[in-house]
Amino acid sequence: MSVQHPSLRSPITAADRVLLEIQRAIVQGDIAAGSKISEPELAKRFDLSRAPLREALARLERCHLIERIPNAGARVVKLSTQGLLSLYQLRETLEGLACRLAAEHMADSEITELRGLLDQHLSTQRVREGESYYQEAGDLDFHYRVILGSKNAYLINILCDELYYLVRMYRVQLGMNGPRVSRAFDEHKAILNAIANRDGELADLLMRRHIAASRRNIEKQLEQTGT
Amino acid sequence: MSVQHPSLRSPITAADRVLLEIQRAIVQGDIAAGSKISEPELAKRFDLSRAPLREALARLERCHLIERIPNAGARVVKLSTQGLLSLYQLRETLEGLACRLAAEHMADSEITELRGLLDQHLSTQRVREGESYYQEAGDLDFHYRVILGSKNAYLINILCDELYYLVRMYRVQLGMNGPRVSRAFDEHKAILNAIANRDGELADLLMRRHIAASRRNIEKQLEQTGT
DNA sequence: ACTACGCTAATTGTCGACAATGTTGTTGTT
DNA sequence: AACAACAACATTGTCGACAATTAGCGTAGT
Repeated sequence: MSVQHPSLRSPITAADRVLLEIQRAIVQGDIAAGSKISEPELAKRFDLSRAPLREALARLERCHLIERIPNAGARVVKLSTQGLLSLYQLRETLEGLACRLAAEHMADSEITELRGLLDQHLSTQRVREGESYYQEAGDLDFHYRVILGSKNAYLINILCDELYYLVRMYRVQLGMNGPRVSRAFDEHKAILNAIANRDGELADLLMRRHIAASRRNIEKQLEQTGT
Repeated sequence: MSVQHPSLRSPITAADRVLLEIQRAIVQGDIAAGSKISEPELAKRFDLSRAPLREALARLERCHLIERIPNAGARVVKLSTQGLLSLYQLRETLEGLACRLAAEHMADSEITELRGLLDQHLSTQRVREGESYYQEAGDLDFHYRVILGSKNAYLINILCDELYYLVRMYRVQLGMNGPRVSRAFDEHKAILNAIANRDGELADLLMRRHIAASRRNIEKQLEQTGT
């Protein structure tokens, strides 16, 4: 059982490359949510055969970006309040577990690196006040490392491979930027401290709160935009 | 977002059929754990082309029964104490969450049905004392229904599609029968009561304990057999 | 006018062959 | 004898075409 998961291996095959492209296109909304996916059309658009394309579609289904019906075709997922709620319910629990395990299993060197990453985020934040891209990338990077620190291959796979892009899709398409930036950094700091103190229970709690807060923030923004 | 997940749809395509066959073969150990998988060989064995076979392999990778390396091939997963620990860590948390959600979202009719199922298990147990097959099927069926009761599509997908067969593989190949049968039924009953009382917190706790006990039971059996 | 049926067209599933990559056995050198 | 480079082989990745199924549409019937 390898801890190194598929997303980290550089794209080797044509299927890998087209997967990354379509993934990005869906997350960014270039391929509209809910729209039907035509295999021949995409094959022509990316200039390859349907074989690697279908391989890519299978993986897109795996990370919940598309839904396939046998003999009927594939559609890009539709975002919904219900779906977002389900997703964040899961993240709360799973990343909480990841934190607890990280507190137990992360090497001291990894913790040191993570602290360095946070410091870097803080200085970046000061300079790039309000620019959401850095915040998002930084936030995801922090979560990413904690998850990897759990050393649980299945957990890593679920969070980093299967749910990661869906989370990004919700964030991007709902236009997450908001004033939650600085508070999120503080929360990250607190989580890291709990991990460094090897206090798994606290780390779990703090992470669950952190994600719950993030969820409420998105929900608020969602009702502002209109249901 | 459909709550009905892929495993429940009847096998339509050739890829679906061969998927079920290979799945069963791997879970049962007919295809040895850790052994290399040859696409041409399997294609010949099941008398179909490599295209649907590769589709099936992609799904087998999704439920962690095989591991693929680009341009190198696929291997059946190797069972390990570490892997079992990781798997049950995850199940503890996830099925705990499923229980909590089930206590919130299950319809009264579903709860009534589930109670009927448990009664049926009890009478079956009295008749078929010690036969592990019924116990396993019944246990999985109970868990299955609770998970479906959570009404969280992502959670259902992960537990029923992605981890389900791996759990079965560990159980089957480690020869789970043991004297835990009657106790498991009592625990199921307690969990159901908590759900019926809409006490999500207790249901969560009881399910986590139930799975932890199951894990310890397997671990014990594992060291008896020899590491 | 609306529904039911059948047909056409497009899409998905499957196939066999070719190209590219890994693997293995051999050979030559140090 | 051990190691490295090479070559032959096997396996995986990709392609284009065909078969099977479905969706859309027009027509006929009530």
